[in-house]
Amino acid sequence: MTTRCRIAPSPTGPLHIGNARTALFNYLFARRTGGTFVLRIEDTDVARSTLEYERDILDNLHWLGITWDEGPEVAGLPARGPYGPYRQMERLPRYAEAAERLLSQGRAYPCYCTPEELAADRAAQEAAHRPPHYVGRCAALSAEQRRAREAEGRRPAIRFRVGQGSVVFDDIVRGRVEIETSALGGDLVIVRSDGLPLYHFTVVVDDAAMAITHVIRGEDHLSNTPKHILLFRALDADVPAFAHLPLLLNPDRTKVSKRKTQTAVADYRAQGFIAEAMVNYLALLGWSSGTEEEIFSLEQLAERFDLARVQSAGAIFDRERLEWLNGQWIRRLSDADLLGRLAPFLQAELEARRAEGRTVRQPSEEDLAALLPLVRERLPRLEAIGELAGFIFVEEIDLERDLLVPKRWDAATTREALLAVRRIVADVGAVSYEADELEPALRALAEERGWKAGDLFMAIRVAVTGRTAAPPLFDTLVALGYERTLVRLDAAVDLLAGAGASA
RNA sequence: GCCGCAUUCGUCUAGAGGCCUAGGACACCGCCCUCUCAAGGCGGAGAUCACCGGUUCGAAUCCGGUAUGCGGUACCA
Repeated sequence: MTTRCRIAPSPTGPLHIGNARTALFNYLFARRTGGTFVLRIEDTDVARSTLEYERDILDNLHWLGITWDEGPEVAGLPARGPYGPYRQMERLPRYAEAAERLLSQGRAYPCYCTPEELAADRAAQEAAHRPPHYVGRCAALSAEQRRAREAEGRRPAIRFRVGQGSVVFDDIVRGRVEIETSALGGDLVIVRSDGLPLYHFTVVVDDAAMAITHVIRGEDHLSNTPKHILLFRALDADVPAFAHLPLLLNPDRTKVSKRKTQTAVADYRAQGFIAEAMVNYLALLGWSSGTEEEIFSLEQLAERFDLARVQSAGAIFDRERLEWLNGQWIRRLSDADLLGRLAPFLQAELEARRAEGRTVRQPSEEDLAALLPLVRERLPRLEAIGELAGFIFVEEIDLERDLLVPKRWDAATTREALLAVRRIVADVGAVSYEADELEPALRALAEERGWKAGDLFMAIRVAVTGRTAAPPLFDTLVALGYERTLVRLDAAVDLLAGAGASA
C-alpha cells in the first residue's frame, strides 16, 4: 500500500513554525516511505481566511523546500493530483452530499437550537459542575416538530450522532488511546446553520475522499480524534493511521503563540535565517536520529526520518539553537550561493543608510568576492551583513572619540600613532596595497615605538570601521581600499585634533 | 469541572531491565589559538532520570497511584 499524507493549513494567518514543522514531518514521511504528500487548503473559516495568508503559507513552504505532490493551482500553475479540488471552499458540494447521506441514514439530524438556548445549557451545566454537553433537544424531533420549527424560519445546523461506547486507536507516536464517547460533548455540529461545514467534518470527508492513509498532525488534535474516527466509520471510509506530534511550546511551556514567540516563518526568513537551518532545526524539535549527528539537510532527513522516533513530550522553541544551526549552515554554503543570499540583505542595509542621507557606494562583484571570506564565519544570520560590512560601502562612518582611543592609551598617543600609520599606509599603498605588505610594516611600527601591536591595531580598526569588533584588520583595510583608508585615517586624526598640543 | 497526553541537565535530546558513577548538542564559565569579533580546539559546571509504592537478583527503562504541566472540551481551525 502506498502511503498518502497531507498538510492542511488554514489561511487565517501567515505560515506558522508549528504548521511548518507539521508540514515538514509529513513531507519527510512521504519521501521516506515513497508516498504522496498532499496540500489541502482549509479555508472554510471565511471570516478569517485571506488570499494573502494563503500566498504566504505556500510561498514559505516552497522556500523551506517542502514541495507537495498534489495540491491546488497556485501562481498560474494548474492544480496537480486526481483528488481535486484542493481548496475546501471549492468542495462544498461534497460536504453537502456527505451530510445528506448521514442525514438520510439517521446518523445525523437537523438541530434548531438557538445560540441562546445552547449558551443557557452550557451555563446550567457549568453551574452544576457538569461538563459541557449537548443536551440532545433536537435529537429525536418528529417530522412535524421539524416542520414547525422550519415554519418559524429557523435554519437548522446539522448534528452528528456520537453514539455510545468508546473509541480506541493506536497512535503511532503515543500508542493506544481510548476515549469514551460520553466525553465528546454530545452530538457534534458538522454543518452550521448558514450551510457551511465545520472543520471536524470537512477534514474527515476530505481525508476519506483523498484516500489519506496517515494523518500526521499536532497533539492538539488528539482529543478530537475519536470524533473523526466515528465520522470515518459513519461515512463508511477506511480509518487512517494517526500520528500526533508533540506541540511546539513558548518558553513558559504553553502552546507556542505569537505573543510569546516569533511564529511567522516569513519573519525568520526576513531576519536572515536560511531555509536549511530552519528545516534542520524544526526536524530536531520532536525527532532525533538516534545518533549524535545533528546537522542534516532536507535530503538527509528524508533518508532517516522515522515516525517511531518522534518524541511525545512538547518542545520549547529555542531561538539560540536555531541561530547556532544557522551559522553552521551559512558556513557550509558555497561562495556563489552565499553571495546570492546575502545580496538582498546588503542592499537593504545600503538603502537604509542612503535614506539617512549618507553616501553609499554600490558594491562591485570584486568587492563582494573580497568580502566573503571576511564575513562568512561571522554571520549568525544573513541580516548581520549590514552591521558587519556596511562600513565598507557607506562613506560616512560614525566615529566616537572615546572608542578611538585604546584603553591603555591617551588621545595624544592615538593621534600620533594614526599619523604614523597614515604615512606607512601611504607608502605601502603606493607600491602594493596588500595585507601581506601592510601587516609587517605596521607591526614594525609598533615595535619601534614600543606599542603593543594589539593597541595600535585597535586604534586603526576603530578609525577605519567605527567599531571595536570587525573582521581581521589587514584584510579589512584591503577590502576598504587604499584611498578610503587614508581618508578615514585623516578623519580620525582630525577628530583627535588638539590632543597633540596638550600631551 | 470532565476527558486525554506528557514528565531525563536552563533548553533540544540519547536512553527500549544490567553497557548509566545517565551520553551528545545549544546556552553558560575557563583555557588554548589570536590584531578585535567570530570560528575552531580543549576542559568545566549543570539531571537525587517529577514524587511515592510495586514487580525484579537488578529499573531512567515495566506496573499502579499521586503531583504538576499542557492540550481538548465552539454553529474556530
